[in-house]
Amino acid sequence: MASATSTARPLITKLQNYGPLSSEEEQILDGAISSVREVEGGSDIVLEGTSPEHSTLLLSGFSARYNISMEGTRQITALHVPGDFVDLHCYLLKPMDHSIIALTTCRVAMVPHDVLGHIFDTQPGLARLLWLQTLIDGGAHRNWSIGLGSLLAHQHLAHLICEMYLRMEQIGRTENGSFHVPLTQVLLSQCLALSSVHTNRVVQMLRGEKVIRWERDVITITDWDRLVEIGEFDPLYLRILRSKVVAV
Amino acid sequence: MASATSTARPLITKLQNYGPLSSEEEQILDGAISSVREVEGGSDIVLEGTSPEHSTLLLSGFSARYNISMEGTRQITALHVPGDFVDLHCYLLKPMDHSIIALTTCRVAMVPHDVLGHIFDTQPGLARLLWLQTLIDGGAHRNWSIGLGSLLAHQHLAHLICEMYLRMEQIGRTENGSFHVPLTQVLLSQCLALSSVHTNRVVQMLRGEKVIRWERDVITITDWDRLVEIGEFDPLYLRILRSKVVAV
DNA sequence: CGAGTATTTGACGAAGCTCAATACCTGTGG
DNA sequence: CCACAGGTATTGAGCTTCGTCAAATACTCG
Repeated sequence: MASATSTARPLITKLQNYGPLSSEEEQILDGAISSVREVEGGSDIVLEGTSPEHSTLLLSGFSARYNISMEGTRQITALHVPGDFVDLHCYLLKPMDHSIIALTTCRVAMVPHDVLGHIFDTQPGLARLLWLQTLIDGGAHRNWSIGLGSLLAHQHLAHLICEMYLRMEQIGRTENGSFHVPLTQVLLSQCLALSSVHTNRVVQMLRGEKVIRWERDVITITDWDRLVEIGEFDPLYLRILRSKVVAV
Repeated sequence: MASATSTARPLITKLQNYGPLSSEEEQILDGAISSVREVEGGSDIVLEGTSPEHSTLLLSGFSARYNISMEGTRQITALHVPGDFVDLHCYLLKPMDHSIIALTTCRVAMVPHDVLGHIFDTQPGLARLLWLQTLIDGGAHRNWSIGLGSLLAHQHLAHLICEMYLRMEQIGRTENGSFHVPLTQVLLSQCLALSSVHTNRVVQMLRGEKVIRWERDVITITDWDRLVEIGEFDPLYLRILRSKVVAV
């Protein structure tokens, strides 16, 4: 099957979690990609203030949404894994009110907005699935606020690790409770809105409690139940339908 | 014109900010409402964990999205003003991962999900405008995270007041820099993720700086420029196209 | 090996929380 | 009309979490 090796495969696989796709729909998604480019880690995929004429699908690598405050500090508001349509919202929402940075080398696919418009007008099934993705993003954002607002630093870290684990599991990137994280402690501190010093201390706290191991860029969860408890983690907002770890 | 007094008027007015509506589209929106009910202040409009068969349009009054943490504290993640489609996302995102409470007595209109589905399949123009509303919500959520993460308490309060002022202005509910707020300091503290004691202190800080007055349930902004500066407020994320106060 | 980056540690300071008490405000019943 | 109850706002004092500054240690890659 040609579609098994299609460029849009990471997105198709993700969408199929939420509804069946006809092979015609798969072809349409695949045909929607105008080009693929590589972005090196550390550089921006989309810049605040710009009005792109295409949306960006993350094929491989990791990226983050962020804003820079007046004092120059960076607040990350979301992390993205392969299969995420990182700026689908900018189809209707221009100019961008935040930037997206590649955390590692990323392969990204561009989908022109006029093609999205055509899909939207003629393919209500696909349109619904795409809308759903942005709604799930919205839920993730609400949850991000909850973490920032009502969890202590070590709880928030535990929560974030739970979230990343499930999202990595969904795309088949976990192995025996461990997964690859592309985050330095500085970037992590920009997710959690902590100083990097305090971030280091809460990482060590979870290590000391023997809940996680974190070596190099690999996190291993050694006590899932306790991690969930510490982070007050409820996976509903991720809308992941199949998981080995959680019953949904 | 009958449509001038239609039930869906607050929504229609809002949508017209983002694109023209044909009179047929207006009629469709109006006809989408299956019933109108009144919810008394303090009670929930939608409850976490439920899977409503309709979405709720706020016709009058104020409401808030919130989650309750394990310790029982409430984190508010968004405020809603008349014209907001408070749970449009639950058309595709069930069950609800948060609740919505009426802050004051609210008149709300119910729009059945099967009607939304029909609109979505047959009215791409309307569908796009509705999608856009959920995308704007998403941007508001990102901004809420930024406020929680990277602003000091008094800055965050200033930011929230700026936001509410512009949203109230958009629906014609401001007068000489003042507007009605349905928030007690306890509720405000649940927006800002502060204790009510500290919330009181930052309210007094802004009063002391003569940037705002806040008497009973009326806020008067006496120094807009300084309030914007303190809150590091950039209104782009609200996607308000006309305002007397800000140039967009 | 050396330079640059990431992590770790300590000491001290600031922002915000908790507890507790007091004042205020509004509606209710006697 | 007054007393009272229940919520709301305000204030003070001591404490916790987290931030800042500064330095030291590890790790990575050429």
